Amino acid sequence: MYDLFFLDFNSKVPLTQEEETVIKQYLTPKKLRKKQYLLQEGDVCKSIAFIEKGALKAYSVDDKGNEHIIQFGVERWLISDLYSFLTGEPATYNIDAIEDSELLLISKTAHEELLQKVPKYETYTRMNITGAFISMQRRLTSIISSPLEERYTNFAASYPNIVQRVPQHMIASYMGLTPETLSRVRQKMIRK
Amino acid sequence: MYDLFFLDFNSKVPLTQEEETVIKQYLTPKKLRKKQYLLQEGDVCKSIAFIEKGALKAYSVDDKGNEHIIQFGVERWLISDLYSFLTGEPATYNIDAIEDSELLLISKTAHEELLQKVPKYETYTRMNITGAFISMQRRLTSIISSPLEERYTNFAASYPNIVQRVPQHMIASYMGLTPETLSRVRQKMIRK
DNA sequence: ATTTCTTATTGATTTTTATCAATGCCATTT
DNA sequence: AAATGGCATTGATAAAAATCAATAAGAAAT
Repeated sequence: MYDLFFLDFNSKVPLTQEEETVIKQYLTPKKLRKKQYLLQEGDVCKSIAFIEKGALKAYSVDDKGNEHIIQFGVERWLISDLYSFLTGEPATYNIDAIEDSELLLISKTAHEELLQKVPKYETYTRMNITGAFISMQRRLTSIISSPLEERYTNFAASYPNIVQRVPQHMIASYMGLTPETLSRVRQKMIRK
Repeated sequence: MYDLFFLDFNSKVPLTQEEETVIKQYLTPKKLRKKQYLLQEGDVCKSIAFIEKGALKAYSVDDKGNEHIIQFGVERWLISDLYSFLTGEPATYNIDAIEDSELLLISKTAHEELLQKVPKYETYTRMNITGAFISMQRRLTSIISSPLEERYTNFAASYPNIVQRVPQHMIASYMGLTPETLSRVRQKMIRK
C-alpha cells in the first residue's frame, strides 16, 4: 500500500528506515471507486493525495456545465487543489476518480508537522512542486505557441499511458478543445 | 540594491542578520538595458534572477518568428528558465528586458550551496515555486475554460501594473492571441 | 437478452480568431 | 522640422474551432 510512495520518495531523497517509519505515520490510506469525489468545488481541500493506484482528474466546471480538466493524476503522482489546501479557501476545482483508485492522503497538519520535523520532506515537496511547475510550463507553452496537431502529438508522446487509459473527450477537455475538434484532428493525423 | 530581495525574503521567511550576510554573498547584481538579453534560447540558463527594478519577459519563438510570452517579471519576482537551470540542458526560452532593469543573480552553485547551508533558503525557494505554480495554474484554467473577454478582465484585474507598463501586443502574446484580436476584444469591452 | 449509458465519429452551419493590408499616432532620433 | 520605428486600430477575407444534430459501436447495468 505504501510501496510506490516510498519508492518515489527514495528516488528523489533517500530516507533512513527511521525516517520512513515517522513519515508513514502521517499518511492515511484511502480507496476511491470510479466516479467518486476526492474533492468538490466549494469545499476546503483537506489533503494532498499521492496516487498508489488508479487515475483521477482535477477540473473546473463552467456556467454551461462543461468540465475543464486542469490536471490528470495516475500512479506516482500527487493530486490536490493546492491553493485551497494551503490557504483554507474553498476549492475551485473538483477532483474525482476516473478509475478505482488507492491513495495516500497527507492532511494539512501532517504536511505542516512533516515540514517541521523532517527536513527531507521539505526537499521532497520542493522537488515535486518544481517538477509540476516545469511540466505545466511546458503545457502552457505548447498551448500558446503550437498548432493543434503538434499539441496533440506532444501530449501523446509525453503521456502515452494517459492517452491509453483516459477517454478522448477528457483529453480534449484537458487540451481546451471540444471532443469533436479533437476527433477531427486525430482523423487528419491518421490519414497521413 | 538588495533591499527588495530581503524585504521579500523576510516577508516569507524571517532571517537573522547573520543569515542575511551569508546569503548576500551569493548574490550577483546585474543591470540590463531595455531590449538586452538575460538569456538566449540554446544557451544554458546559468542563473535565477530576482528583479529589483524593471521588467522582463520570458518567451519562445516559433517557426514563423513569432514571440510567445510565457512569463512577465517585474519588481519582486523571479525569472529564469528553470528547466534549463536545473538540468543544464539548453534553454528553450529567451529572456530579455522590457525596461532598463536591475537584477540579483543566483548562480547554480550559489543555489546549491544555499540549499545546503541555509535551510531557510530552501523554504523560501519552496514558497516561491509554490506561488508560481498556483498562479500559472490559474492562468491555465482561465485559458482552457473562460471566454476571451473574461480572460482579459481577469488578467487586467490580477496584474494591473503589467497592463499599464507593457505594450498591448505583448499582453496579446501572453494570452496566446494576435494583437488584432486583443485590440478588438478591448473595443467590445469599452463599448459596454 | 435487452436496455441504458458512455463514447466516438461525421456532417452542416455558425462563430470565433487569424491573416493580410492599410492607416494614423506618438515618441525618439536625426 | 523631418524622418523613423514601434504601436494600436480598423477593414476585408480566410482559416480554425465551436455548436448543433444525428448515428453508431461498445461497455455496463438490469
